[in-house]
Amino acid sequence: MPELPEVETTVRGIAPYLVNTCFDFVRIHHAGLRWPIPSEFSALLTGARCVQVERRAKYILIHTTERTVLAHLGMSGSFRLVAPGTPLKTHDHVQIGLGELELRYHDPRRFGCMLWADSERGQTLLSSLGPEPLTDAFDGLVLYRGARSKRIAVKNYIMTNQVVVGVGNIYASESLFLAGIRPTRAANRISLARYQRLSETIKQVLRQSIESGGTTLRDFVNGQGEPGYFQQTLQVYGRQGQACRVCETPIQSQVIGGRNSYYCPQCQR
DNA sequence: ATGACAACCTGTGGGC
DNA sequence: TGCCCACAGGTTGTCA
Repeated sequence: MPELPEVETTVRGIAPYLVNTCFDFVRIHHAGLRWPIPSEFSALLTGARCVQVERRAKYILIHTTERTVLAHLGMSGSFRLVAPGTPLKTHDHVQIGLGELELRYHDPRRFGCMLWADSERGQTLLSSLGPEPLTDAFDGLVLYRGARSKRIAVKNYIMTNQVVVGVGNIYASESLFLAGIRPTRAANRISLARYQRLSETIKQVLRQSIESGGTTLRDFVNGQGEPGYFQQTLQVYGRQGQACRVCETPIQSQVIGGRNSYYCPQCQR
């Protein structure tokens, strides 16, 4: 489900309702996620006041007066704000009381996680992350320099979190299309100039998607349960066999690194 | 160090 | 309708 724009949309959606609000109760219904939710989670967060909510890569950091929570949405996770008394749904793992509202963490596939940010696991996860794509710390030179010894396909390269965070399967295909680079091209066979272009299209695609409220595939919803609208703007993702929006050549799909990838064989070299 | 790939799960959609 | 299979937005860990 979520790539960086969806996580950002979620953070923006829930932050105004969390910050400066106390957690009246914290209930764990299913601790089983990628790693178990810590057993003392409920006890330590109950009564805490939320201080700040922020995103780092695809992680959501919920800072409170007691501890900081590190959450990830995996492939199918979501946070929803609902009215108290709303019936629980299957796969609602966590319920947090916010007075007039309730925050619920829902994750059918359980690839997500909720951990203490300062735990050993949490620190390991955060410390291995590359630069944020929407900051000046990320540019074409970062991509070019990091690629010198990498023979992997450029699509896999830009999806590597140590290189740059937040470029998932959809936006990898989209940004490579806009940069005119074939996703199978070896990472170390791309010029600095082309990487500069690619870093720009990555920023462009992520920014535009955030502005549109994220991409809706199947069931993505933001904190208010609303879908995103970026899907209407997708150039290649999921469009195999359909005409390229630029040159009308049929879009091709190919599995690269185990993930389906989409490109225009005419526009991308 | 690099890279390929299995693994973790459930839900959904397509084909028959 | 119903069944079975393929596949899905992510990331880690293992092995060659």
